[in-house]
Order: sequence, then structure tokens, then C-alpha cells
Amino acid sequence: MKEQLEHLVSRALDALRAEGLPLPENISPQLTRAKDRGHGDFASNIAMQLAKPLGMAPRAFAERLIAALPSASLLEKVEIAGPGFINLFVRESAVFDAVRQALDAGDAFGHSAHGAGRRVMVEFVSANPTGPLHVGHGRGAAYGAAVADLLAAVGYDVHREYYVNDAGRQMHILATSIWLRYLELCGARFAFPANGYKSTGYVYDIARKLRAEHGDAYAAPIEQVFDGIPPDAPQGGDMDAHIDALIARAQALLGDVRYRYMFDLGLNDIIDDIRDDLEGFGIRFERWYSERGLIERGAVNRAIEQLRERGHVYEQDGALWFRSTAFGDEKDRVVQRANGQITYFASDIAYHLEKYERGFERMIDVWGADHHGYVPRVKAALTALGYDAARLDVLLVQFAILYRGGERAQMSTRSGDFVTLRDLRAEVGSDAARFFYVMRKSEQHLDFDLDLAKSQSNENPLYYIQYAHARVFSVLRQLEAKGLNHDVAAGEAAMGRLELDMEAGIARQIGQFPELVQRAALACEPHQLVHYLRELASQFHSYYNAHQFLVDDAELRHARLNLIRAVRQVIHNGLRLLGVNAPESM
RNA sequence: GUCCCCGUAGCUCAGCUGGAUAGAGCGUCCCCCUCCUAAGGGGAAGGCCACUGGUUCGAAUCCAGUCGGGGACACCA
Repeated sequence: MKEQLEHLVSRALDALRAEGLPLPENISPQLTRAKDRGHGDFASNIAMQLAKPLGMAPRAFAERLIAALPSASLLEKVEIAGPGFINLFVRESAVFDAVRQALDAGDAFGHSAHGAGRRVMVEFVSANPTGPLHVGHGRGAAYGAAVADLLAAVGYDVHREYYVNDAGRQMHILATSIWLRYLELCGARFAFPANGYKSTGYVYDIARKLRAEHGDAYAAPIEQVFDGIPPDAPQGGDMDAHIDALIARAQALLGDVRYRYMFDLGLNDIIDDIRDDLEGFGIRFERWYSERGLIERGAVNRAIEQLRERGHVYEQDGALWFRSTAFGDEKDRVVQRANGQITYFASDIAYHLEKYERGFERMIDVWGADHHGYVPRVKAALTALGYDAARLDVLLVQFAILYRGGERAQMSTRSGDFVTLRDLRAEVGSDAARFFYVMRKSEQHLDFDLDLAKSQSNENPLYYIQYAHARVFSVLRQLEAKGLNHDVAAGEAAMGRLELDMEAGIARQIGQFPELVQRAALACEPHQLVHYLRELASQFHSYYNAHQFLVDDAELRHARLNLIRAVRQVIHNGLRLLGVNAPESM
């Protein structure tokens, strides 16, 4: 509807141009939804914008524009108001077209072809596979999934990807932690490294699995394990030196084959757990992209070589540096350490380079806000490699803080007793978790009220919305019980019977859904959907409370049931974009 | 110190590319079930949109600065 009206205004502008008015070429109608009903449905401020360059009074220009407006059945009337606003009033019958459109389109209502099949990659979660997902990852997961689904809904060819950091030092620390727990299970006693993965849960589980498969075949005398290892932090040493030495020792004592087996056992176990967790959260990826695979097929070295060929790397203190300051970064960054290991940054350059090479027109990365400092260097690298860094958008997600009973819930990552995403889902359910995670703007801190998320009351916005949905089903169940029928075609024919202001208001809200989905998608702001759905649910509850739908007047009944069925469809579609279920009863 | 985010009603937050009297929810105070789930609805009170300048016909929105809150600044990932 908005597009149709904008088209009308464009034609009026063309007509004025033909009359000789020197209108700027790049001017576009830019209609906005009027906030106040007295201002019609849509408003244009174009007269005020053009008044100055044209040297005309805004209202005078507005009059000429209105005179040039082609006639259309869509429009009831057009008014000039205030300093020069042009207010467009849509004919009531056109307002109710939205009801028919929603019912006809069904699950596809709100979808569009705006993206025209352009390929976009959304990379999100990408948590290190060193342990289960915690509640911080949950928000990135819920947000990334909603952004991806929104973009898909407006016609993009969306590819969801999880980048698996399965090659870094943290993974070696995990493997070594597993080994040490395994040695404990074999009877050894020693102080566990301060920097190791101390969880008594999943690390032991993996160690137990190793022992179940191989008995004591991976064991070594404990004196041999710790012989010559530099002291740990609690003993006055350096915890990094300590753990690194233990990693080297594990590799030396186990040999490549056994070490790799143990490493992969831990990796696969955790990845399986994460995948299962996310699937339970309603999130699937088209691809799990391995960092190790990237390295093994030489992609990282190739990326570094490309930087070198372009003259953007240099050696200093034995390390290889990328001159990112030449592209706006604060300081140069190491891509290969003095010990020969490539940095996480280097593989990330390679990964993003491949994203471009794989032909994505647009790339979206969802990162934790604590990584914001990382953005300039990645973009610098892509620019240095000759790519347009503007095609990459990094969306930052702030942490969520859990509250229980008004108190901040503990989620210490120390000693492994963190609150996992799995715990959260078990406590409040996946629907509430998905919904609450995206309720706020992503770059804003989120206060996640666990009690509220669980409460089955009108205070809980999710229940409020789901209840509206369930109520429609309840009405339809009553319909049968009362021996009445609902004829959709008859309802369409009788739309004129919907004379209440609130009925027109609901229809207008429904009509806005496609615009809203598009706006939320392009802005990557699923929270807009939350607010929209709350408003729609509110309108529905008021209507429900004030009027009967199952009336004997068949025409009126059919029309009203069409309207509330359209409401149900929109709530269903909206919640689905957020990954939330719309129940038939509560 | 540099950079990023935030500062709107008692609380939690919306406010679309700057627009016409600043919006919700919760909380508080009234009121509404012989009627499709009261898991709901109606109403009231409550705001120098942190502050100061600037741009503009017009600023909560854009720019600069100040104050306040949070976060990031590794040859870690």
C-alpha cells in the first residue's frame, strides 16, 4: 500500500516537472505512517523539503502537488496540514484489503522479494568448541537466527554459518585438560593447572569416554608428566608457561596419533553438544566452517601471501605483522607469531577472504560487543586485499544479565559452574529464551528477568502475545461447539460490516506487517517485531473484550472471524520469524 | 589515555531515513466477568527526552563539547 501511494506521489512529481518546475532529480516521495489518525494514514513532508530550493511557500507547493496527483481508488482524500504536511487518507475499504491479503498469503504474508535472491551470509554464534554454550552465546544465537530469518523473509538467499575455532591454543588447552582429568581417573593426584578447563562436568565426561574406549592406554607416570614443567601461577610461576609446557608434554608422551585422537574426541563431543543445543533452540546452520580445515588446505598461508604480495606485511622481532594502521587501525597486528604459529587474526582474515571469494554479496557477522575493537583490523585486512569492506557488517551484541528474584544471577565462568544455555532453556523454555533475547535492541545491555520469562501472566509479553493467538483458536473451537459456521468468502464480501474504529485499527496494523518485516530485516532489528506484535495483541485483546465474534448475524460473524483469523496469521508469522511457537491453546 | 555502546515516566524500554500535543509494559490508584479462557479489558496519575552550544522552516532524533554508567584496547581466542 505504501509503495502504491509513493508511486502516486512520484507520478505527481513527474507531472510537475513536466510543467516546468525545477525539481531535483534524486527526490523520492518518502511517505511515513502518520502517528495520529487525524493526520490520515500516511504523511509526506516533501513540500517542506522542497520549499526552500524552489523558493515557494510549502503550502503553495503542496497544493500544486495535490492537484497533480493522479486519481486513485485507494485514496479517500488528501489534506494539507500544519506547516505543509500532505496527509493522505486511505479509503476504508482499502484498509480492509489487508485482511484478505493476510488470509490469502497465509504463512507467506509479510514476506517479500525485496532481496531479489541476493546472497548474504550470516555468521553467528561461532563460540569456541571448548565447552557448552553459555547464556552469553544464547543472545548472539537468538539474534543472529532472527536476523537471518528476517532477511530470508524479505527475499535474500541467506546462508547461515558457524565458524568453528577448532585449531587454536584454547583447543590444545582443552585437550590437555581432558588428558589430565583422564590421568586423575587412572588414579593420579596432582594440582590441576590454573589455566586449564576445570569444569568437573563435561571435561570429566569426555575423559571418562576416553577411558571407556582405551582403558589406561593413554596414561603416563605422573612424575614423567610434570617432570621439568615450569611452576603454575599459584606456585609463583606463570600459568601460560605452565599450561603450554603441559600441552607439549601431552603431545610428546602420547605421540601425534593418540594426541590427535584425544583432541578430536573432545572437539567432536563438544561440537555435537553445541549442535544439539542449538537445534533444540530452533537454530540450524547451512554450514559449520572449520578453522582447521582452512589452515590445512593452506588458505591462511595464501591469505598472508596475498598481503605480502601487496606489500602490507613486514617482519619485526621475529614475528610477521600486517600493517593495518595503513587502513585506519590503531596499531599494526601480528599475523604470525615469533614461534611460527599463525594468529587467530590470520585465520580470520583467510576466512573472510574466502567469504568474498565464495561470492556473497553481503556478509553479516554477529559478535559479542567485547570484540568491537576487532572490527577495524578485519576490515583493514579486507581492504588491503582489495575488497570492499563495506559489504561486511559486524553486528555487536551486548551481554545479557540474568536476574532471578530481583537479584543478579551468578554466571561465573570460573571453575566451570557457569549457567549454560541448556540450563536457561530448561528453566524458562526455548520460546521464552528466544523471545527475551531479542526483545531489546542488540547493542543494548539486556536485563533478562528469569522470573518474568517463566511467569504465565499478562506481565510476560510473550505470554500476552501467545495468548492472543490461542484465543483465536479458542473462538474457532467455540464456533463448532455452538454449531455455527465460518465462511471466509462470505466474510470478504461482508468486510463493509466492520464499522468499528478498533476493527479498522486492527486492519491497519495487519496492513503494516509487510513494511514492518522489511524494516526490521534491513535494519537487522528483530526487536521491532516484538513491539509490533505486542501492539497487535493489545488491539486484539481490547476487541475481544469489548465485542462478541460468534454472533447470530452471519455476515457480521464471517467478517469478524476473517479479521481475527488474519490477526492469528500475523502473530503466527511474526513469532515464527523470532523462532517462537504460536500455541493453539495455553 | 584512545575507541565503542548507553543516558527518554518510580522501574524496564520503544520512538522507523529529523517532523505536527513524547509512547508502551510493569508498578501505583479507581473500575469491568449471567457473555468466545479475567493468562483479559477500561480509566487516572506520572516526563526541562542527562547538560550546554550548533546545524535546520522544525531536533529526543544530526554535529561538537561536558557530566554520568557500561565495555574494549595481546606475538589470547
